Amino acid sequence: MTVDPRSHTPVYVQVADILRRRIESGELAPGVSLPSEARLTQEYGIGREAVRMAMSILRSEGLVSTVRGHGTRVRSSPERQRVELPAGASVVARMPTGRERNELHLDEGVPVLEIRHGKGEVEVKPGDQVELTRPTES
Amino acid sequence: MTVDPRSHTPVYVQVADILRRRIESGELAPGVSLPSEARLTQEYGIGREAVRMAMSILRSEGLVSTVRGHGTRVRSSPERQRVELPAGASVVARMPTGRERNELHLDEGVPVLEIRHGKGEVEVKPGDQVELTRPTES
DNA sequence: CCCCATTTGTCCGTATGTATC
DNA sequence: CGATACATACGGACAAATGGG
Repeated sequence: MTVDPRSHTPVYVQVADILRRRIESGELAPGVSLPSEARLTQEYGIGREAVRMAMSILRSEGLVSTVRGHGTRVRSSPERQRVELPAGASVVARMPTGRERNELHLDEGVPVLEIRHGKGEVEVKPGDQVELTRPTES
Repeated sequence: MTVDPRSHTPVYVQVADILRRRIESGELAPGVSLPSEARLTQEYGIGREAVRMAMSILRSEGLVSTVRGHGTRVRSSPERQRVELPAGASVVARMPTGRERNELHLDEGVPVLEIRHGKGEVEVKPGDQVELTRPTES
């Protein structure tokens, strides 16, 4: 897999796509370190900026986690707690606001579930830790 | 609103925070273009890199959408279609895979709802266009 | 159609800070 | 301690896309 500088899609998006495929295919398994930024710039013949923006995309998708001084690793998907969606409620998925990310201690690239109860009451739950259920009626 | 280079919080985070507030307050309404990168570097007396990283944050939050040669606009949240979550099903929120982003034509920073029906059947819906409901039982 | 101003994309050089090993 | 690697931040330069005239 290689990068085409003349393509209409930005190089940093192409690099993110390539790495995403390598992760989703299992070639880069959870816990495995990605090549360093310097390595990737050489490997694909591109600049730092493109590599770093690609990493930024993958972090924003929750696929990888970067530790300063160490590198970037593939994240493993966490356990999910099953929570019942109350009758009369509805739910939407969206990205958290900055405030919500702090309060819920969310990593980058983790969406939230916004549960809307009856009368304007809204509850926000971390999207990577919750599975909402609607039980079969008894 | 201004930026403090000596703060512990990075300049680009500060810029993202400022722009996010201007968007959420309605000052920058959906469809409106943000100031250009050059404009923002002048306005806040910072480098272009910090500006671009701030934009990257806002894109990853689904707040804005950038087009090369044109600019960055505040995303308008489309109407959400109300869909009933079937009895016995469950749902999780996560970021889409690369394939899903293509097939569903999703922008950066848009999560998906993964609906798990009874026996391993899985359905994926764009998170910015759907509101899942559980009606009150009759 | 071309021309042009604007705007984002990309690369490079440089520098400093911080975290890991 | 040093070597490595990423984070932040500035500057310059050119390429490429957009949109208007």
